[in-house]
Amino acid sequence: MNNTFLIIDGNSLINRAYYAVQRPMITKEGIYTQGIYGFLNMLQKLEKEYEPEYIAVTFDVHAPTFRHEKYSEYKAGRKHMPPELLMEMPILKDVLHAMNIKTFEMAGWEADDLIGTLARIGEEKGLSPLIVSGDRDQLQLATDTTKVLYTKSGVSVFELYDKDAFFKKYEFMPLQFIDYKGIFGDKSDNIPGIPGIGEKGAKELILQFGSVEKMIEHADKIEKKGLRTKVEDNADLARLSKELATINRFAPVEIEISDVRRVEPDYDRLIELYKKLEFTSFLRKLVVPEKKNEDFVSFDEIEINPVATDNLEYFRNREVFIKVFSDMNHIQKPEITGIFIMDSSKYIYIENADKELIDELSSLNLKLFCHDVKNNVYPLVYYGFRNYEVSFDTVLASYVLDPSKSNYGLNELALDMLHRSLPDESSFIGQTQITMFGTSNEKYIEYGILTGKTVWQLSSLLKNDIEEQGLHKVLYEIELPLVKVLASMEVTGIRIDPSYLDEFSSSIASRIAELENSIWNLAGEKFNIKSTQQLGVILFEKLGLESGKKTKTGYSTSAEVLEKLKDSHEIIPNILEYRNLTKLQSTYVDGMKPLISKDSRIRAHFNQTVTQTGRISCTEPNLQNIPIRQELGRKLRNAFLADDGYTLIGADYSQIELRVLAHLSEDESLVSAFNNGEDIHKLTASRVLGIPMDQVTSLDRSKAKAVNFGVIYGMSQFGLSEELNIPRKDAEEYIREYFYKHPKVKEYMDLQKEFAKDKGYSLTFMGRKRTIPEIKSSNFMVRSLGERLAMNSPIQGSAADIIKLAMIKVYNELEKNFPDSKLILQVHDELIINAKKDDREAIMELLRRNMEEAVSLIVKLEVSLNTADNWYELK
DNA sequence: ACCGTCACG
DNA sequence: ACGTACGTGACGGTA
Repeated sequence: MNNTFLIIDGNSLINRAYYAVQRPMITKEGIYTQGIYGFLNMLQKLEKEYEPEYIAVTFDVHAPTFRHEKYSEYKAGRKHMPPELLMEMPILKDVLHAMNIKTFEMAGWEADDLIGTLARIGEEKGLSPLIVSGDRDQLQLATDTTKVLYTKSGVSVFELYDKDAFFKKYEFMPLQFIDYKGIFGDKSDNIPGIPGIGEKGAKELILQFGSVEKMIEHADKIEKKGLRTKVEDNADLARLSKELATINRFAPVEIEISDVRRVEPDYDRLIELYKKLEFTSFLRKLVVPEKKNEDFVSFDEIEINPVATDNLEYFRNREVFIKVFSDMNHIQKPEITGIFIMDSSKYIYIENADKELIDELSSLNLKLFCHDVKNNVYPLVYYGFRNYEVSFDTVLASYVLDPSKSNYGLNELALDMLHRSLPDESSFIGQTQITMFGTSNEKYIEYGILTGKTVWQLSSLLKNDIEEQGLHKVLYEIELPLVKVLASMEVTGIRIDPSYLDEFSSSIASRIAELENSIWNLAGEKFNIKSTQQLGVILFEKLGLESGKKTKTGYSTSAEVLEKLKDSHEIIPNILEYRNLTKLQSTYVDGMKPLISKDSRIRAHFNQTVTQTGRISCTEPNLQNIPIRQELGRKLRNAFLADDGYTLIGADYSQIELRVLAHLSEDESLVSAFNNGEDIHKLTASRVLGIPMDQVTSLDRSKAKAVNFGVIYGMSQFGLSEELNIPRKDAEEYIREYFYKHPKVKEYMDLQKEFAKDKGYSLTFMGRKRTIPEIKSSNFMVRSLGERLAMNSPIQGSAADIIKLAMIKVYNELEKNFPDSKLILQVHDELIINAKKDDREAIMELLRRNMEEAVSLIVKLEVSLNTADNWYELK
């Protein structure tokens, strides 16, 4: 039987914890958490190490009250906490209470006294008290049964003292520690002691007399004269000091042993607190026993009792959970280990997924749901899987519910919604993968069933949330049908000419070397040009150029700054060109080459759960930022080819975001401009600058273009003045004029801000949400950002909705009528198709129709089309 | 892991 | 008075 009674000095431990955690921890809501975090870490270590059966935590009452009021002046200096930490105290107590750990605090009594009293009571009840504190005072409490764990420094260095250990170190008894302090004092505790007597002298006196009282009584026996007079002169001070140092073991604490017995936490409350405090690591460790959680329907109670089947036909037309075990490789051919399929009563595990089997799967007309359908079906689609529907996806549901999350893992979701932890896939399966008879399927099946049931449960909760939050259309009309489109785009990939990349690379390599040398020559020394730090020193210290903007870490060397210095030193244009070329080299040549498959194709990832606004993002490589604005970089597009017998067709929306703005704001002048096919930037120039249409210069037009961008981004005078390099007042004038001429736009923007401020989120016209906590911030900068987000997100997001709807339509019609021609890229407002040459005209018509008619707005949508054999020529 | 920079819409 | 335009991803350098 382990009788350990852990008594924690709460104030002391949280203080230690607070200073041990190096960087400040603060939640989204602005709650400081580092003290609590460190405290809980220590608590967990202690629980693991000592497995205490009883736990109590003591605290000082915050309003300073002392056991002896008249001595309070001596104690006034201690226990100061920074306000951030002070604010953590009540939360820590909440957490402890959620853990069902009893805390003790009492006005008029210090934590020391409570600890002493608890230890005494513990001993009397036959327990083995273990006091944890960073305060040496507590060492006096060590006895034969009571031990003191002194946290020496930080959160991990402990010293354990019982009576013997104490004696070994100090050569006197723990209780004599108070006599020692009576003489030596304790500066950190404002206990004076006897002035002029140090550690050695105090120890000597204790060893000679045993106590302060006896020392005073027999002061004449002190041999050293100096020491004797000090004792004689300060007898009262010594008595007082001893009293101050003495821990009272008889505070009026009433406890029953059952109060402090370790019991299970209040899981709901604890989970709620951990979430609020953003303690994901603790949340992860917290595994709720199934029966304890009322919200949680135990797996065993669910009406699925999956039975294996060897008959694939059983699943025809059914809605099934699918889990594909594969390496998810986009560069080499994906390898499929196995496919797990399950409905509410039966499952099948397919080990040898050959071509024939994939064809059979295709014929079944399955309606799939799982956690991340796209990644699961990718390998199947790669080997020819077709003809399926996506009925639900827990990742996508979570994303539309809250696009701000960075992680949509099944485990995170299960923890968050079911308060349940899942085993990690690789460790679950990895251990027993190989048996003496070969590969075992059991673990895959077991894991399939486990994740299937989890997804099943999550789905029902998520579906509720989706309906409640008005996200039905976004999920079921956009994101779910889009999965097939993206999976197909990823599998199809785009053909690359690697030799073109090589030629491009060698064509700029010598120039890079030349520039490097010339920069070093002009600088007068070799240095790393790519280091902004070193470059800053060279330019602004050694060469004495005028530093413009600064960054957090030093001088800014951005192109914007360098551009202004272009004429002041020959080195600058060299650096700009060097930057330009090395960017192309490292990102677009060196970065791209390892991502090319053996069949000369690149298969990027089109991510559906990354952006806050609803856009798609693209990685490995990012094909959405291939250079186009400068000629040299644009040449890289020559490496992207149509297949033999095919042609690329590019279809891009013209001014989609401004058209969306026109639709949403219903501003008459914008609407009529678009519906009459006018040049919107030119028109804006004319209206804002007050120039007749036929006198608008190209400079005027480009200014107006910046104003139009500004409107979409949530216009600020500063942003516009920076963009146009004009004084802020001029920018302000443009903005005022714009809103004066477009009152409905002004009205719309104000409404968006109000809405977001009121509801905490913004909406696209399909009902897609983006939460905007920034808009309620008390910080001006953050709040302003929030306002710009409130104005921009509905526009960017609605445009994203539209092109996604168009993609679905285009995909479906292509699949039906031109199955060999494929959608291969999306770049926010444009689609690129690898189209069979013979079907070029028909597909162009298909694209225009589906894109322009993707949705019905009060303004026309216009699409421009181009075709070419490579991406460069597609202009 | 974070910053600065720069490529795209 | 605050000190920035909106949304992404990849790279190299730095701590």
